[in-house]
Amino acid sequence: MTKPGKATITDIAKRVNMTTVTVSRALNRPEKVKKETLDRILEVARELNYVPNALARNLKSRESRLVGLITASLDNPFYGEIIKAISREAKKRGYSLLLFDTDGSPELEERAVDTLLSYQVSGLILSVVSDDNDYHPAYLPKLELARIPVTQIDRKLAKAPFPGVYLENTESGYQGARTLLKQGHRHILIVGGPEKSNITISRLAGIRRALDECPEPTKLDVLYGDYTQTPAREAVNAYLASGKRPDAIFGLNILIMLGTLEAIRQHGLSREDIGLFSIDQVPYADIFGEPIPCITHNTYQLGLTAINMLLRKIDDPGYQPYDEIISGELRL
Amino acid sequence: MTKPGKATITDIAKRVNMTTVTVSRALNRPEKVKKETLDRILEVARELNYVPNALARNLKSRESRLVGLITASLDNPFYGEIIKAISREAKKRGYSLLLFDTDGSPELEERAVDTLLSYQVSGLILSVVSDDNDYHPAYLPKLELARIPVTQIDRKLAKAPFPGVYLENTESGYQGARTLLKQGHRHILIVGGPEKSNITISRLAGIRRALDECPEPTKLDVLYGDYTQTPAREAVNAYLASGKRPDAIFGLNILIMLGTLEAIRQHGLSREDIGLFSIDQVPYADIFGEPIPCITHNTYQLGLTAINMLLRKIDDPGYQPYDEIISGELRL
DNA sequence: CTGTTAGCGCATTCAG
DNA sequence: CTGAATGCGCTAACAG
Repeated sequence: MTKPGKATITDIAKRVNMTTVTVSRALNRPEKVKKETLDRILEVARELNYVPNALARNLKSRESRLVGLITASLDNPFYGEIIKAISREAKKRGYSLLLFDTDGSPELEERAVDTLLSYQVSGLILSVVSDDNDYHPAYLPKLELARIPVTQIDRKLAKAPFPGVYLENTESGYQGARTLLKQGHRHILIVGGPEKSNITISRLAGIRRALDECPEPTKLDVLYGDYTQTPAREAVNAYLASGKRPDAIFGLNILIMLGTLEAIRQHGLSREDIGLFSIDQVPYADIFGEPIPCITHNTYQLGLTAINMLLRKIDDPGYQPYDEIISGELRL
Repeated sequence: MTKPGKATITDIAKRVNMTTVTVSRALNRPEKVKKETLDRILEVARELNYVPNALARNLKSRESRLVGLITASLDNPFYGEIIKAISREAKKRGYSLLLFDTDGSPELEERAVDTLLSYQVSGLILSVVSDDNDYHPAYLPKLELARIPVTQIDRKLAKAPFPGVYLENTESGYQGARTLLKQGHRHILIVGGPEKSNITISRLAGIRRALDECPEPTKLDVLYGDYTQTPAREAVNAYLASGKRPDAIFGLNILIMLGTLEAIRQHGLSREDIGLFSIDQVPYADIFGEPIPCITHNTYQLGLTAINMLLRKIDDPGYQPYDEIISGELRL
């Protein structure tokens, strides 16, 4: 009955003995078409299982109703709510989501940007593989020239002109360290991300400030990693294997804290032996009756802020967004 | 320097005094263009920050290099690895991912299908909001007529002609129940999904078979829900509040088990008081030293199988995929 | 209310 | 090796 390929407005036009223009009108501005014609066209459209071709429409209108999302790892629990928020809000506003997981690879990140640009995305949310000061992705000039709205998330590119939504890192470090000090811990092990990551640097700065304020002598050890679980576990394992025993361990993100917990277990240490603190809440810890003191962030809000910033800038190119900071909340 | 809009092959053509045809060739079949011309074109292309317009290209070629993914909830941990696998493999094969979260809403699911069709996706991976026998989405005929490859995941549509990758549900139920019986539990509470969900029905069938095989008298209670955490928690809470005390609780998926754990805690019950079993592994349980016996599935493999099935069918329309079953593994 | 013309950016004939 | 012509599906002007 139906043609092999998909039906186009041309097919409909033929069937109703009209031109494509009228069909197009009927579909987009129903009020500008005579009722009978309209009905007839809609009827045939449904008969033919007509689905508008977004590619053609977008080619013409020069906007794709597509939003790109680039993230360094889809399965990082930190991003769960963020993606959910972005997806929901984008959909609500008529945008679809083109998703890229760079797996932490700068090459894939570059390819993702290229691909997104080629699809003429209306805007792009970017959480970059690295926030080191010396990470200068080659695609940056290209992205700027593309003149499409870009919103960064969590990790801030050293010198990119794009606004973003970030966490309150220094303060979180400060609060975390204070909490541990207040609990009486004096020898603290920090397990962080890359040494040159600005997030890690900021959090450490906050931590150091808290220690400086402490009247008693304190000791700080720092382990660097890459914000993922396995390296964190291995680093802590090695540290503990060397016989060192801090009073407390402060993991700078969820995955790091998970790796840390693994290491602690492997060394037969219990939660009573060692204080813990993490930035962002380890999922389900409460459910297992092992709540870990932490700074939580409303990540859904973060995602929402980012997508709203982006969509607003898409709607109004004159809008000049500024960075937004999501502040954390101490959770003991 | 550069024009406001993005550069097109026409811009490049003008700059090098050639036609778009040659430019297009240079970009796609470099070997069919004189070396000098080629170099010149590539040089100008880079100067102009040229990015091919995928919309135009795809409109012409009638294929989008886009794969759609529809899932009922992005933040369900069960889907984490699945999405990762799909994303990775798709990217590797030159496809990009258009992602939709239906939030459990049939309406959003229908809209997602429409949108995906309009973007001329090359194929579509579908995890439907409901696998009840009487869920017959209105979009089904449309989707069939679209003649694009579709692969289902986890939840199987009652009568849709699309192949899929599913879990071994009856067997998992059987193994789970046997495990609990072997541990001496005789009064078992099942917390499942919707009463009419085929997955729940199959798992229950396996469970009942195990109980039937038990020589001693057993008791089975069943609570239905919707595969998410809150309803599960509330159902179990109400159940426990009524004073009933099963020997063990068998949660039919991760979120259900999490809700169950919450309820147990709220009632001051400990892990010693009650046996537990879940289908799919509750994330991080081991890390918290509270491993929960379960049937695990290699969900990465599931995702990989699904995307490979899809891509193969895209490449070879003659290929007739059959359903694949991912079997579980008992983990005590 | 409906049609004509034209073009979005690209790539595929078919000639030269 | 390069170009002229054509059309993918859709829609904005501008008629009529």
